[in-house]
Amino acid sequence: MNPNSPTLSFLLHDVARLLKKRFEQIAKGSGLTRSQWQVLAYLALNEGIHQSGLAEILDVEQITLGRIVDKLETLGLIERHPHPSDRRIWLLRLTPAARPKLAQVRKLGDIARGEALAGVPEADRQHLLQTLQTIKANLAVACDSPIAAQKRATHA
Amino acid sequence: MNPNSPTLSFLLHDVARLLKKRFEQIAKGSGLTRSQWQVLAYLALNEGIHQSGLAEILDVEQITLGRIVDKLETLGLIERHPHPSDRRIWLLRLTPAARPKLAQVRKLGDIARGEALAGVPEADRQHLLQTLQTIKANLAVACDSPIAAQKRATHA
DNA sequence: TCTATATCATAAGCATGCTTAGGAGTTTCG
DNA sequence: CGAAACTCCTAAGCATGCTTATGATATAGA
Repeated sequence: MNPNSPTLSFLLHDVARLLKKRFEQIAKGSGLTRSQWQVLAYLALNEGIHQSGLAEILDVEQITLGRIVDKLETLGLIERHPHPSDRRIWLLRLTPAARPKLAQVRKLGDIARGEALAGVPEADRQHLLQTLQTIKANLAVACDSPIAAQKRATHA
Repeated sequence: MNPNSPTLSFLLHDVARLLKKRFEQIAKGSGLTRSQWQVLAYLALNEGIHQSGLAEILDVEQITLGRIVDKLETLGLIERHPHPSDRRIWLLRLTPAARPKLAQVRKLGDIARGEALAGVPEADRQHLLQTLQTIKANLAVACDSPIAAQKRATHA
């Protein structure tokens, strides 16, 4: 019905994809991808966490995180330590090499974000952030729920 | 510097990913993924176009589109016709089966979008759409440009 | 003409996402 | 104690994205 309706999902997805593409063009020399950066950034805020916990924070599946951790481990940026009493668990820590790498990549991210947001006033950025947070919260709930009734579509 | 800065890229990406995940949970029975839906939808607006042209409209690489077209062709939703005078080119058309499928999937997309946007007022939705369009346009230009100087990051 | 360049499509290889499945280890409860 | 249920991690397979490279045509220019 709404002429804007069908395009929002496509638009959102396109923006995310292009932002990733641009970041990786810029950060190519760093050897880190956007996802690896995200894992590193969140781990820096939660050192010593185990994989399940970090996957929960990132809202991704364990296996998805596991593979990125594999990669970061071979890159020498993350270490897996055994849990003292639970042998199922790996505790994750940044290596010393990770901090400067993270700082470097953050700067490159700033560049990409600067390009993307050119001409978007500060107020709009705040607004965007807020709306996206609401949507993310909605989706986090929805993804753990059974499929909603058609009703949703009619009055949304 | 800005506390909101580093999270926007992550947030955007998370929202896109969760929206895709939720759509595919809902549309599982349809046999179409989000990307296949998008290709079908844009082809419906541009029947008879060739792959390069459609890839340009979608802002994706030719090879990316090519693989999705392969899939949609085996699903019986798209046909490739040879160009009358240029043997390099395939012209793309929807099959008769594609129209009803598209209508069905659009409804499922409405449901997912309804869930995602619950509690977001109409004005905010419009605003979101506008801001994202600006960002997408910025990124489309940026992705075709050489890496910008660091300056960008400082005054963005 | 005929050679250089450009365009269209595809191939190969990598990184993320997912779903589904399963192995190993813990915990709970009869 | 011992079996059932749960948790943590990993495996396998699929779908998209990308970069880089190649083969087949078409076109432009010397």
